[in-house]
Formats: sequence, C-alpha cells, structure tokens
Amino acid sequence: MKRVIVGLSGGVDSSVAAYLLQQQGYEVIGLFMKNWHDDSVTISNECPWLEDSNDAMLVAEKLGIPFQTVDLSEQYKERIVDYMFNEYEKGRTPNPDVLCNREIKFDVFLKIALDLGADYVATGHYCRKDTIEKNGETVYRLLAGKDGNKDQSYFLCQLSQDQLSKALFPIGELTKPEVRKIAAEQGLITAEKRDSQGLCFIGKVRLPEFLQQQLKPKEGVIVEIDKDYEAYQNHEPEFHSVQEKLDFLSQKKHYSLSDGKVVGKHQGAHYFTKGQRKGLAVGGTVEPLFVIDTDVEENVIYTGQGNTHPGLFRKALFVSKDELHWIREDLALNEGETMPVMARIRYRQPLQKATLYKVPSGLYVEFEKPQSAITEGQFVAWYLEDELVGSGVIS
RNA sequence: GGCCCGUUCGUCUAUCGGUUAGGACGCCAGGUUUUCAUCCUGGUAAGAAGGGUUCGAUUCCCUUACGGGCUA
Repeated sequence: MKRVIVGLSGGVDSSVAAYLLQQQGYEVIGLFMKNWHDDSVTISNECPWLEDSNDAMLVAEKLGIPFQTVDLSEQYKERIVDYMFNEYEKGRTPNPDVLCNREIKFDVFLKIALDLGADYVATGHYCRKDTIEKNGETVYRLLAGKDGNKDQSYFLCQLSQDQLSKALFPIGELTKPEVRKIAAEQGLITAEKRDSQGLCFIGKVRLPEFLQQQLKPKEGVIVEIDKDYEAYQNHEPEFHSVQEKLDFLSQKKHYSLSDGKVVGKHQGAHYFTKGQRKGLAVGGTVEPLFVIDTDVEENVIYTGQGNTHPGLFRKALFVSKDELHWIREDLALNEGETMPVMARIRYRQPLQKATLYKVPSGLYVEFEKPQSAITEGQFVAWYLEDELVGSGVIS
C-alpha cells in the first residue's frame, strides 16, 4: 500500500483531497504546516492558523487518519518572506505563493514527508498530473484543473520533474461545488468554510503595513503622464532581426519627472505595483489613475488616466535565462527556436495567444495582443493546450 | 484706486427660486480572488461668512473674506 502525506490546511480542498486518497486505497497521513504566527499584520481574524490547525485535526479525526503538525515558519521566513522584502525593495512585485509551492510545500515539506516514509505528497490544488513515456523515460505533465474557474496550475508553475513525480492532486478532476458537496456528504467540518484568500499561510494583509516592517516609508511624488505623451507616438523603427524587434517590443519606457506633471505625494514607491489603482489618494481626475511605472531609485510613481492608457500596455516581455524554468525539460527551446503557446502573467488571467522566442540571454514572450500591467517579478506561465510546460520571472 | 468675474462633497464639477443638491475621481466597507493587482456592488461627504427679498433661496440683492482678470 502506497503511503501519502497530505498537506491539510484546514480548508475544504485539502480535506476532500485526503478523503479521496483514502477512498483510492492509499495509506493517508495528515500533516498541518504552521508557517506563520505573527497575527499583528493580518486583517481581522483573531488567530487564523490556530483555527485552521484545529479544523485540520478534526478532519483527520473524522477520516481516522494519523495527524501531525510541523512548524516550518523558520524556513518560510528565510525562503519566502525575505524574498518578498528583497523583491519589493528592488521595485519588483514578487509572487510568494508560487515560491511557497516550490520552496516549502514541494521541498521542505516534501522532504519531511519522504522521511516519514511517504511515496507521495498530496495537496488540495485544483490541477492535474499525468505521465507519458518519451524515449523510454517517464515524463510528468502538469495539467490545468478541470474546474476552469478554479484552475491553480499557475501557482505550481515552478515545480520540477522531480517534485512533480512525488505529487498527487486528488481534486483536480473536480469542480469547487463538487468538492464542497463531497465534504458535506462526508460530514467534514470544513464543508462550508469560506475559501482562504491573500497570502498562503499568512492571509489577508495590508501590504504597505506588512512591508513597513522592513521597508521604511519615504515621501515622494506621483507624476501623471498624458495619454498623448510623445514617446507613445513613436512608430516602430525598421528591424534588422527578429530579436531586435522583440527587444523593442519588450522594452520598458523610462520616464522622468519632466515627462508629466506632479499630481500628488506617496509614502514609498516600493509599496506600489504596476496596474495598481487604489492607494494613490489622488482625486479629481475624469478617469481613475493607474500606476504605469515605479522608480524606486528616484522614488517616483508614474501614473496614467484610465485602464486603456498606452503606458499600461506592452506586447512582449523578457525572461532572463537564469529565471527561466521548464517543467517539460524535454520541450525546452534551443537558441533561435520559437513555440506558439497560450500564456498568462497573473493567476486567473484568461490565457493569451503568445509566441516564445529563445535567445542566448533568455526568452522573449511576444503576445498577440498587447498586455496590461506586465509586472517585473511576477511569473509568466505558458501552456500547450491544458498543460503548463514552463514559466519564468518577468524582468 | 476704479471696473468686472468667480467661490458647491477631500478633488474636478452639474444643478439658470421649490431637487433626497447629481456625477466623476478619491476614500471607506462588502463581494470576486490561495500572490501583487485588477474587477463588481454599496457607502461617505458640499452650497465661503453675514445680512436682506420671497410662502420658499445654492439659485435674486447687499456687505465682508479669499481667488482671478481688465484699467490707471
């Protein structure tokens, strides 16, 4: 009998995952990860993790499976929280949950599970996995969850073949309503529990307050760039190579104070991200202001009016070679090769038609349609059909 | 000094005697969302001050204060 350690989070999804594994004949052990215990930064909710661990325990009890708790908060701080601060400090916008899966759930946690004699680790992610044989080797594939509305494959976009080989996603074939129904039928206490949101393990936080633990506020100006700013009028020059064109399309605009007018003040450019509307506290405009760029060196936030402002859009982006990751190593592109894919630059963003183009220094992703708020530090993930084949950090 | 114009939610503005003083942006609160964001719904909030005219004044008149313009 194969032994599976399931990460019980105290939510419905992992509860049902544990139940399903049990039904499938696995020896199931429930393990709760405690990764955070500083409640001072979370919004409302007394003490979320205590309640969650209690629910996880009750579910394990109900199913009659062994249950344990592990405290990984030290590793979580080192690998996730510190990474967050570093990225924000550099003016990039990190995605801690993608890292959390790569570094905690499918690394630290996975190793603990293996030490406990597990064959697999299971989670309550809405995604699927299958295997194919290629050149006599087993290749693992990460597939989108069947519930198109809840597909969480994006958060697993940094997993490796090794990690994937040990993973099980029992609820990937189900929809959220189906999962809740099963939980209710089985009398699991988490059946009606509302979905968790915000940072995995930390919960909803007010970002600026959270970041102030490390990043000091410093006052700077907010500049508005006009829709008709001259640099937007530039016609495409003539290109001598594909790479030259992609380089042009993925180029970021570099603004300076004289390109627009000062419309307000902020308490730190590193608290803001591209595409952001709330928190600027500048009123009186016909259309809302969106952040089109942040300059953490000069501590200036550049904004534009309306969600169609040209400063918000770019047709291509670049991933540098050391931040490029292929889940399907066998499909990795060689220099000069291209691949038509579907891609997204945020969780739940509808997949967009795009073309990958590999060069020595990294990889270009050119979209069919210009994309709004392409943000450095976030992950771009690309798919073939419903399979996530690779991802990278937007630079 | 003289003459003229303006002053409405935090901001930009609508309302040419009777309106719950409207909208947009902001802000706040919910909702959607295991990242940051976006998005949706709702809420908050105003007639510079004083005096008239009128059954009734944001709206008409006068004075004061503060802006802006023209002219010596």
